[in-house]
Amino acid sequence: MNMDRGLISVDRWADGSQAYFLTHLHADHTNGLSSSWKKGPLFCSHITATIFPIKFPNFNLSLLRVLEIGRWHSISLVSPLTRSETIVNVMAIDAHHCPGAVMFLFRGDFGNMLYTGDFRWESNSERAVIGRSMLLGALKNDKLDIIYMDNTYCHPSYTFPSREVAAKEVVDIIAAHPEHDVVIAIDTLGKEELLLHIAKTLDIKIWVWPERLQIMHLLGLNDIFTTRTSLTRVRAVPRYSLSSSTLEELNILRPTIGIMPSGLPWMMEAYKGKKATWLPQPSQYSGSKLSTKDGIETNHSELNGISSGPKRYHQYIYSVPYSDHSCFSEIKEFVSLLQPVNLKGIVLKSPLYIDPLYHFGCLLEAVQPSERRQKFRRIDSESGDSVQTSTVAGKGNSTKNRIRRRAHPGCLGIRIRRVSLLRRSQSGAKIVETDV
DNA sequence: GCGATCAGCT
DNA sequence: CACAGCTGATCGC
Repeated sequence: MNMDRGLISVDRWADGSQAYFLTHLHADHTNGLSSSWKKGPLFCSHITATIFPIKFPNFNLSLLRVLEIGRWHSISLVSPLTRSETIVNVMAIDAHHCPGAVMFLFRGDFGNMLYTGDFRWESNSERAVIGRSMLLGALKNDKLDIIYMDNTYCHPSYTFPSREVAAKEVVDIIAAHPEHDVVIAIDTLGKEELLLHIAKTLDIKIWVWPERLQIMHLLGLNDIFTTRTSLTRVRAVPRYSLSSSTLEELNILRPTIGIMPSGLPWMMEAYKGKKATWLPQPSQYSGSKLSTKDGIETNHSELNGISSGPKRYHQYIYSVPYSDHSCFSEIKEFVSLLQPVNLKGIVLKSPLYIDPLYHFGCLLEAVQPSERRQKFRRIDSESGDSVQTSTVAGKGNSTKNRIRRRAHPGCLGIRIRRVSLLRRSQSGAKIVETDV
């Protein structure tokens, strides 16, 4: 521990680093950050800096450093090893996740490192094309030593269409219920483009709660959203407030449907078995043909995917596969494009969690394992478990270890069973130099 | 009273 | 189980 003095932290807010980086303002990336936090300079995108005071009132804004997207920035730090000045170069790149979300590409004595944060890689969207050329242009012919990657849906069973296609499905559902009120579940940040598409296509305003309207205004969205319910039949509501019971109560007053836009299906309550009356039923929308980026017509509802087309899980609730995270094929495309020397997931807990190396090890740059750079180590909080070894005292089991060691065969399409692993301690990374 | 952590819920 | 939260309880300072 005392040998390792920190250089930089990404989405981690503990002591010991000289520069801190925030990918985006979702709560699972700001654990440990607070209004009184002042451990060092905090680098983020312009949009994140704009919204920041809403999330952390009274924060000392002089700590914020805005990184222009697509431009290299030089940061002078002190090398923990030589105690002399060392330069870290960083570029922020649009992550297409939620407003302000960026990836960070780092360049330093430690090599080239990409920390994606949460991201969606829709290769056919214009923004993704820009991001792709930005990444490749920044790397030139250099190799990427490591990617810390959003592995939320890093399993072949996660298939869903582009957000553009999913947004059309939402519009279809609303248009098919012309006499209904509609409530759409959203979080404090994200899915704005879905709401804009609905508003534009159906020529209606959308109600949001007052705090959310403030965020919309900070994002420059001033005309579409309202806090007056009388102006529209479509309301965006906090996700935790949309449930079977709230929909049943709303339907006493007016006919109302709920829409859950998510890469995961809306079936939490079904799992809990509270009520048996809402077995998943194919709706009139579930058989729609969806076009993949390969141009192949795929009926998503027939794939074994957990999330395919829209589904009605409840008398009043539709689940639509609108996701701000990449699906499995997009993650695969991303890794194939960049072919890093090493690859680690940043989400440690998920029902289908598997080390990304299991699926993508064969896509990495061919380097002998002994040559793999050991400069990067991810230190996972006080529990002391690192992603590399993933040994957790008292929690280890042979299944986990066997699967983890057999990283490469996954590329052959071998199915492995579900493994629940670590608790999600956090999802950030701390970079230390540990050269011998 | 404040921050951190956790349980429970959606 | 979960996407990304919210609320409330508890503990230490």
